[in-house]
Amino acid sequence: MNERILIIEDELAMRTALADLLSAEGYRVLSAADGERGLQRALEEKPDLILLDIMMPKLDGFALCAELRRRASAVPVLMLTAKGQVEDRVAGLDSGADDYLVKPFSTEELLARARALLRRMERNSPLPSKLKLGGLEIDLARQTAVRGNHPVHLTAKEFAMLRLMAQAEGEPVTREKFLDAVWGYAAFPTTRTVDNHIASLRAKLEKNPDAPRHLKTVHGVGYKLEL
Amino acid sequence: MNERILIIEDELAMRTALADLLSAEGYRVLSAADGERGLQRALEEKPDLILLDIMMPKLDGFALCAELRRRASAVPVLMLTAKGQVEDRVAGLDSGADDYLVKPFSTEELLARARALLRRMERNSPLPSKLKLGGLEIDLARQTAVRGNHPVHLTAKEFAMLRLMAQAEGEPVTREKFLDAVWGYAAFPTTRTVDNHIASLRAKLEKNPDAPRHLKTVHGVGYKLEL
DNA sequence: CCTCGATTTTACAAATCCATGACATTTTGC
DNA sequence: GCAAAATGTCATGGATTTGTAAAATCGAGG
Repeated sequence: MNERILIIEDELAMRTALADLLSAEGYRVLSAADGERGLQRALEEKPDLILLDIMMPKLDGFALCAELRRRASAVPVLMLTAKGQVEDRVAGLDSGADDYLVKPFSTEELLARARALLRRMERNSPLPSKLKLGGLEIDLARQTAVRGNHPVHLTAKEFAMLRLMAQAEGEPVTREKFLDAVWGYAAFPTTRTVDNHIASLRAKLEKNPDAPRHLKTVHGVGYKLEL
Repeated sequence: MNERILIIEDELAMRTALADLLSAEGYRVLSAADGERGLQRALEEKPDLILLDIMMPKLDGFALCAELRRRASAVPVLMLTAKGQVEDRVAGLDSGADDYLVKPFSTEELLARARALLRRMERNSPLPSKLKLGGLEIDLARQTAVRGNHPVHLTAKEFAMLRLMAQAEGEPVTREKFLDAVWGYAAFPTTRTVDNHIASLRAKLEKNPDAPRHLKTVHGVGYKLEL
């Protein structure tokens, strides 16, 4: 037990906040203030999980992550993307990150994701990065989808929502959680916004959107994904 | 066990309700009726968790929380924000709160968040997430139920009630406890409402609802679940 | 500044769930 | 066994939640 988590983050305040939080949870915390040293520590110390900021001096999060993967390190990486860098998620997931969190995020959300990644690692079951839902093949990392050999266009938010539901492994995701995880808590669209995105997702991936077979609604709770 | 929780809340009714609830759960409860006294007690008594109302005389929740952090207190803070003060979420987490709850909330949710914030080191008994009753398989986490291979539909309230009874591990659950835990303090349905939900649960999960084998009534007390 | 697509809001209809109270039935205490 | 209290049951109106289309807003390019 006592998993070791490496924090790679240049901002001192954020770094110490994360360190305090995680050590209070009983994790062992390592940290690095820039990309180069982060990569070095990651390779030397083989932590169980890396929290990786994107914007950093010397070596940014993408490059670091890509380099890690190139060297065949399988350590799970949770990327921290600032608001406004939302589109960077694509690059982040493409470079081999396992999950991302939009800053600012609630500590509970961070802990939940960290636990999820650690749990997966223990069970040695990789994150789902490709989904097949009713004839539609979805690549979450590359953010592409095809039906047969016709590409289907999904928006960034739609991919993000799908991803969250896929990670929930069939458990319902509340609207609040969608907002927290996909939008970041600093943005507060109406919860009805979530419903609209669900509707457009259904229009795209369900053969019969009126009787959804995969994107189920859980009345009074939220939505869930059934494979 | 026996963690100490400080409630900082100016409304007497809410304060005593929270105090009762938490002490019934076995926590030791401290409380303060305004921000100044709250801050003072927080610093002097070093509680394990603080429940912090935002709107308060003298010193509001944000200021209090920020001051706590400035003085290097790492005590977890769970903010209670009234509905409609959505923007307060931002300020709350910015000022160093760890999580927030939007009023009105169910006690079940409050307790869950509180437990989450109080160190998870004690891997407290993981809640049973799957039940088999009669021929019915119930997945509390996914909120699904199947009999054979026919899905059976249970509502959110029904799942919540089942979950509560499952947690009670065969002990009877009173109607008041149902109302508190499932409905929350802001709703006051008749206790007869509970009976109705029990009835519909029985209709769904008992082979012979007239002679329930799992969802037993304990006359004069409440209901209990027998596996 | 303009345009186009993505996102969010808004409004209303539809689906679903819930609360209530009257009445029937069962249990309890005596 | 009897009366009182507790529980079971059911219909119904109403409240809440969700689906969805259309309008408004936003934002990146041009």
